[in-house]
Amino acid sequence: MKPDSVFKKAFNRTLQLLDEGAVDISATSENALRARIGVSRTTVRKVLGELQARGIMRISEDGATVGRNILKSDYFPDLETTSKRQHVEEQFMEWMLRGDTQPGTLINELQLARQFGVATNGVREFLIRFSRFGLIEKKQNSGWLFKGFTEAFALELFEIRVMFELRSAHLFAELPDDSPLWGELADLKTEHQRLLREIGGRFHDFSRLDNRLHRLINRAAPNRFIDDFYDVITLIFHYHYQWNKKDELQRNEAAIREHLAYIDALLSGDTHEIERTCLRHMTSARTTLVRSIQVAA
Amino acid sequence: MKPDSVFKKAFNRTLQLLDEGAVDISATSENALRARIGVSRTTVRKVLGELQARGIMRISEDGATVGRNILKSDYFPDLETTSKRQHVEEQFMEWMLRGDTQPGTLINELQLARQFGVATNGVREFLIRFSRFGLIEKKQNSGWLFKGFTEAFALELFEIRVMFELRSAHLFAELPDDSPLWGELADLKTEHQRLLREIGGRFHDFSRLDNRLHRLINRAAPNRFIDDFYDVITLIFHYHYQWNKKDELQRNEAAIREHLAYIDALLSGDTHEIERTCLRHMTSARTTLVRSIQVAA
DNA sequence: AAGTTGTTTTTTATAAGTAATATGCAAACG
DNA sequence: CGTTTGCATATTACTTATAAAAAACAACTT
Repeated sequence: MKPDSVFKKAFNRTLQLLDEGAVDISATSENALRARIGVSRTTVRKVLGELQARGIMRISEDGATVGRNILKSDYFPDLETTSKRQHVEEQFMEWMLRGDTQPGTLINELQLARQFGVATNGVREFLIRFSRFGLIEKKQNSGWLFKGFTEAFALELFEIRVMFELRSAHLFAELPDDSPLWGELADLKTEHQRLLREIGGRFHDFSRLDNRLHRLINRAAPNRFIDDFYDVITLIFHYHYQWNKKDELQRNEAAIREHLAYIDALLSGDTHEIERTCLRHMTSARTTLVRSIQVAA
Repeated sequence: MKPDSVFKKAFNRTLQLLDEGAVDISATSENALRARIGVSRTTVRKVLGELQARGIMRISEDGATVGRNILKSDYFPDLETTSKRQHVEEQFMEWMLRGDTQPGTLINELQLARQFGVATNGVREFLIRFSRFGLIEKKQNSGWLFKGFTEAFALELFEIRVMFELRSAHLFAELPDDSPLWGELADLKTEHQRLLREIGGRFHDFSRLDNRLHRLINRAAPNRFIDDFYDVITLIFHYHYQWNKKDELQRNEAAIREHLAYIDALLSGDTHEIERTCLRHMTSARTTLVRSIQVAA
């Protein structure tokens, strides 16, 4: 059976839009709402049906009207609005990075499936998807080998990352003056500066900015393999930093400054300076990752 | 139900070993045979059981003896000795590269499953595995988009390949004199020279040599992401060249000469020359791939 | 005509089930 | 005692089944 997490998420999103006054229930067609939420009309209709059933929306001859105010309890819990796939990912990452799973451990699909409360199929699909991250390896007609979230992994990851980043940075510098990416880079600079000023309160926002900067640089000359590789980085950082809170404020503040130097170098077009600032940022990012692995071990 | 392709392959392999006289049935333990074939003892026992049932092997008080000669008809057909997974891969590659599947085509799991004679799950697992090749892309809660085996794909592939190859070649040149890889490189040179002399008869053997050379070079400084990327190259070339026979002899001969120049450069340690010969080989490989894509289109 | 809604058909995301294979344990053998 | 075999159990590689969601079709509005 397929879960109805898509519906529940769409339902919550619709409630939110209604609550914010962003959509007018009497003047919004199914199709418009569909486009807004990014879901099929079938699901939109199910949402509208539920809204009526709960009395939040009422249909009369003149069309739809608001039935009653939206309560907090109308929202489905977050857990029910995400797919099994997402749950498997989160639980696996937790099992791998936070549990004391040792390098060399054999991964058992059946056992993980029971542990995570899903069918073996879901675990298997996840592992196949996850295998490209270089942390696990399939054994023929047997399970998977966990190679370990080790220093070697971090070093290999960064060797590639540095190659790709330098390549993209150089290509970025060669963009024509009228490229819209320059404007985006300038905007990012401003956002970095603002975050630096407000660093105390919202230093968590850094990782989103980090992602945006590096993806912007990659966009100078798109290459699907580089993009895919960046997905690896994103996932690793997402989970790893989520659980590594040590010195987070200082680390992020330092990284923002490195970013700003890097951005300035890009804006200046000075090839040497670009390389220098890029490498400095890469090196410190690598050090941070390696150090946190060592601490965990 | 799980297919018994592992058993059938093991059975065929055992017949072959017996026929070659490589194993002595009366003096080989289950465990020794297991290690030899690379399969579990459970399967080995099934094989031995089948050998007895067919009268190929006989068990008496003194132990096992040969019952009768092995016939060609004793072997299981090849098709039954490979997993469904392998079949799906082959059929999908054929569908993608040989059929006139257009870029932008939406891939339908159900339809492919019916076409290939497997359950949808098998197709899905294959597609997940295949997605890292950069040719397809998942659409949320919908099918997969075939992005096309296009010139853009080939160029992006080769941009990365060149980066990785140059990196590995330089590191290879820096290997200490006593590294065993130097000997392997010298052996490969000899094999290239022999193949060049016998090129008329066995030019198909080139692709295996190609693979060995590049993987050897990567071994100078292993990086799992580079290895994984080389899997992409291997698969693409395997299928693409399997069906692109035009000028195959000339192409392979030229490539062998390029390899020899590249190997000599590596042996000489001349950094400039390494770069030059490496780039020349990469460029011509890229040209070949791009041209064959254009022909197909 | 173009957009809107109602209905039917197709496809996906997941679960459950099953024979083949791998793994683990114990008895028997040398 | 270390190796071989017999047997029981666990795990994998699949197939089949099903509700949710998407897509396609058709009728109905402006």
